[in-house]
Amino acid sequence: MATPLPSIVAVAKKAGVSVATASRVMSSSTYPVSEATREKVLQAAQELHYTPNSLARSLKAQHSKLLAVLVGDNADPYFAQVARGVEEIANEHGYLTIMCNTERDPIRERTYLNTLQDYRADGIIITGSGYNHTDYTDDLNAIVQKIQQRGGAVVTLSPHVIQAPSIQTDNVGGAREITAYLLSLGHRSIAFVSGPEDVTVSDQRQQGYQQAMEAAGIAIHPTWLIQGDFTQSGGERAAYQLTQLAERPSAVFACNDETAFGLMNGLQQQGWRIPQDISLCGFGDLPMAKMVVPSLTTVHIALRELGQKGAQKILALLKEPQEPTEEILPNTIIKRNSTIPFTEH
Amino acid sequence: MATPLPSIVAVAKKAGVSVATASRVMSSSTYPVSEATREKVLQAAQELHYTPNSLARSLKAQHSKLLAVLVGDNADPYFAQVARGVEEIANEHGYLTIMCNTERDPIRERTYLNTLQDYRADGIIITGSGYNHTDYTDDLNAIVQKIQQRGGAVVTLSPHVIQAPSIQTDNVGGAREITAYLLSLGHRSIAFVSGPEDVTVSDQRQQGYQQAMEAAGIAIHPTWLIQGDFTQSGGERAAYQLTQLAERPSAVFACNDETAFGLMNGLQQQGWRIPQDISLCGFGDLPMAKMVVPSLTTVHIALRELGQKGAQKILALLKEPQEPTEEILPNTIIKRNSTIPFTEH
DNA sequence: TTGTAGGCGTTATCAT
DNA sequence: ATGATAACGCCTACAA
Repeated sequence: MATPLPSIVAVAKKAGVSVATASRVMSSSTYPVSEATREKVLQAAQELHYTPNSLARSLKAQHSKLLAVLVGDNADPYFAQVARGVEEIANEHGYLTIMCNTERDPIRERTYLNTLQDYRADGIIITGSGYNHTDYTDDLNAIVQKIQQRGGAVVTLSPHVIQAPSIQTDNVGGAREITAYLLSLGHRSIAFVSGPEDVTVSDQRQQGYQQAMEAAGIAIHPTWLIQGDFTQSGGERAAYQLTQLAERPSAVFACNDETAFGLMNGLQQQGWRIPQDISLCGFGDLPMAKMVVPSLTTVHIALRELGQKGAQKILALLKEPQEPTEEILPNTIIKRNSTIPFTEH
Repeated sequence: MATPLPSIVAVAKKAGVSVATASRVMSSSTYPVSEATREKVLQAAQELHYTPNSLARSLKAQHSKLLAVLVGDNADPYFAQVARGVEEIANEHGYLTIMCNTERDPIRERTYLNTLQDYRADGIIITGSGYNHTDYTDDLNAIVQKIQQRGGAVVTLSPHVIQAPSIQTDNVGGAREITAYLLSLGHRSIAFVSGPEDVTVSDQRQQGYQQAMEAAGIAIHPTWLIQGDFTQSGGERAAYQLTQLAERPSAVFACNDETAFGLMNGLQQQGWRIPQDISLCGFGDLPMAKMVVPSLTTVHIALRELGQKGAQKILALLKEPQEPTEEILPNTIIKRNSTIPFTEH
């Protein structure tokens, strides 16, 4: 049933040459081979439907041409875009892309990292930020170090306990700017809905929010800080909390778009009109952001580009290892219809 | 700089045993090894931070534990969900998932299939339907055959020129049902916006639409058939065409949700109200479908489950090859607010 | 229970 | 220009 593929030995035999010669023409090495023999080998390979075995090649060459991307969930539009960018560059350069869903679980991250090490993946891109602190910090860094030692490259695309070269969007800056935008519209009571506790990106965006508020000389009322979890249902729960407040804020800043969508749904179901009753903005600018009604004011992140840059960084690292660097990419505020100037009512 | 990882030889040496013994304990084979030596080996492996080389293991074992999923675009929510299901099952069973974006281009499909063959991928799941006919049909089937011959498994999750076991959602039936639903609401002039020309899923859904119309004894006016391309912007162009018609249909059925979203945008921008001026429905039930305003009536496909079933099928095929089968999964109509009963006006 | 040796498919080194 | 051979890291008959 399962008939094994012909090896280069078969090709050599059929062409009447040595395996060395056959290998030289098949691997398109620069080694000189006479035109006549080259033809013979090519011919034989053709007839045999020869397919080089990348596994064997990788074993010998000590690199796999395998590139992995660790994401929280590849079905989340945020990660999907990033992964797309990674695959694009990987494919252009003859690398295969392995997709790993970690669900932000450090244990799953560790398991995948180990497996990837087993497969001798040349590069690993980690996104889907981790927590500020976890019991697995040392574990994770140990395995990353081993990967780097054997010549593999690791890059993170979001703040993470893992110490590796990193490329990130400007979370603090973006949050600061969009908060400043709300302030410029006259809002002074601005709520913030965070992500899961201790998740680094959420914390960074909260910092930006706080910086802007502080700069405007506004004390943040404790009730303005609401916990979410990056999901729509988390946003809906936050909406409920908002509506229970004695004094309603005039604006809310959700730390990511999904949360904002949940807020939008939840608030509207409670009879609040957006933006008339409350202005709303998010962070990320998912494709959905311009489809919802009202369209969402948010911080645009060039997600696909982020993935591309990550992959390019890996490729560069593979060529010549360099000191860990951190690159911060700018982002831009997209003003849409979910925010309007503050009015008394 | 790049220091190679210790091999099993190093472990054996350190433990003072033969490589065979070391291998036996590391590969957790059933072969009997005394408890004492097992300990020694484990100890040595631990100290050396030994990591088995999956590449070498795969080469020897003649299977890679690599599973690939070919999609049109992993950032498309439709494919993203399917891929998620695949990765889930793959991971559970110790397989790694390779993500391949084909952009529905047969040439890219072919290239990826070849590369995957080179890597001796154990299983390949193809989704992102192909065209009804392409110059590459033979090419594609030839390589698929080779993959199967060497023991690899291939499964398609949408109609495709590639001949392989297949699991699909009921495109014809779903389209027939949702069209029947529109008819039951009293609509008689129903437009259909297709996907790209010659793409099989689109054709199947059009068939379902035609069947329902025929069963209702309604002749389809040529102007009701509008060409789209599965994208939002295609939907917007279709919207423009619709508004140019002398007699406006009272309902439109878009062959996928993305197209429906585009129609929604486009029509609303032309001042048409949905569903008052025209009822609208889609196919797929993407997460966005319930977020847009009005929420979209559509055919729900269990996308993630489709991916899971595809992966499970691969696993089954790997255990024991069987004759190509075609499994059709049912889907259900989700009635939301983008459709209302027909009224004169 | 343990060890020896050959082979999985390539490529690179060293001869010829 | 071509060929023989070792080696990449692992597993598994086959022996002991």
